[in-house]
Amino acid sequence: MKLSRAYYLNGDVIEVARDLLGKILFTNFNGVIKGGMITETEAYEGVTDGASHAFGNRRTDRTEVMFGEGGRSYVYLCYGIHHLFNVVTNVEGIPHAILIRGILPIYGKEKIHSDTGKNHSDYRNFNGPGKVTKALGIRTNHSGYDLTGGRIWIEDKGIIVDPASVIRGPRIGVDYAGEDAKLEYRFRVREGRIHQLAASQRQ
DNA sequence: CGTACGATCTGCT
DNA sequence: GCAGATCGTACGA
Repeated sequence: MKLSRAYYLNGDVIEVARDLLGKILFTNFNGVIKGGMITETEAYEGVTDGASHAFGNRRTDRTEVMFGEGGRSYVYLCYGIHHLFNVVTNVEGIPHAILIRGILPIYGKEKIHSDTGKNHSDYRNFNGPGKVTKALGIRTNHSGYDLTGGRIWIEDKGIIVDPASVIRGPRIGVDYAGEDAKLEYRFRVREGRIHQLAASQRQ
């Protein structure tokens, strides 16, 4: 079942980041459907989060989508090379975002493997936000897409990620954020559980 | 207009 | 463990 608009209109971005584990992120570009189970996320909490691009109510052409209605994509270029994909959640214009940091390819695996140019095994987990977008073909020009549409969306396939399978810790690469760098807004599925959880899904 | 740098990844040591 | 890749964005002059 595709996640509806209401799912993204949630003011508790930490809770949503945790809940997205086990959901399936899909893309459909040029008629090619790819999808993978979300295995790692990070929450970026509104204008008070020193690690967020929206910190201090900074509104620019790039960040504007975060201030809009929840349920859209926010994609930006990092280090001049990597396209990083975020889910915008939102109530009353508070710019929450969730960075998708890892997926396990499930749908269109062969296409994902050929497009990434690597001889990944079918069971390779794409851990790292730059790898996720490369696997699914997401680029910065896909920022602002409606996640209730047919190009990028997320589905709940009934995978339940139990609390014992989740590791929570501080976010990666945000040392510049001072005290906020210590916030435990990163969630990931234990390596050993990723496979079992995806086993019920078929390609 | 000039410039510094980043929510990273890879390959080499 | 560490440096290099590589460029849009943000911000100050």
